[in-house]
Amino acid sequence: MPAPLETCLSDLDCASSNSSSDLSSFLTDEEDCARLQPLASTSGLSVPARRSAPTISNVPGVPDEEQERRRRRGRARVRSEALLHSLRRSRRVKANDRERNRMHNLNAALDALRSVLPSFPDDTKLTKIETLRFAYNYIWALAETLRLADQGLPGGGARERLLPPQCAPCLPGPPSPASDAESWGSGTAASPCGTVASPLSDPSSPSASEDFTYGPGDPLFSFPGLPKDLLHTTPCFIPYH
DNA sequence: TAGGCCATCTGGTCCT
DNA sequence: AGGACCAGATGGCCTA
Repeated sequence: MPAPLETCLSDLDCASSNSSSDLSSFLTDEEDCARLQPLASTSGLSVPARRSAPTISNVPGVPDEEQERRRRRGRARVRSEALLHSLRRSRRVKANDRERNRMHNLNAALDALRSVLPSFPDDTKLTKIETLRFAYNYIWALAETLRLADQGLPGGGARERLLPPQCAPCLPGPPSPASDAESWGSGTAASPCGTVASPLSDPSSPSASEDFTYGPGDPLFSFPGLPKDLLHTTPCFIPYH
């Protein structure tokens, strides 16, 4: 929704010379109003009715015509600056609105992602970055489970044992102690993803790299039906700052 | 009170 | 030209 004209003009620098922030401060004759109407209408602004021109005392020694020309030039410049500023302001307000909407959509998508991830027993809401890291690991773990199942390796029964994502509680225990997290390079116990130096590589062979700094006790690191030793090598490729 | 997380605003850049 | 996307700045709220 476009901001009202008053809002658009409220912070005009050039409006400071006028006591009013109303655009009508700059409109002094029918000609001006007529010229500004189409411009303003395209930007959703409204041009108020003209107001009478201010009374200006004569400057001695300068012809009346020249004084009038100067006054008109000055008013025209102020008007154009004000309109330009208000148009820019109007576009900014619209851009802000779109950006807000875009971020809301992004958050809705994150909420949708949270809803299909295993949830904590105490219903702790994952932060944005935790959600992304957790989702990454969860997908990797599921894929690895299917791979093991297809190979008939230990943990292969996990395909059948896997619970639906919403089947909380499936994440064991509180976050690991700080010492545990630190030993794995995590920033904090509650933020289990550590610094990742490697670019995304083949997720099927993550355990070889020392750069994957996840700890076995991390709550975002455990999934139902998966062998522990497998999960302990789950990578997090999302950089942690 | 410091730090983390978040929402919002903003200007720049890229794309259609 | 206008919209989408992005990153930096800022301020509010919450928690340890």
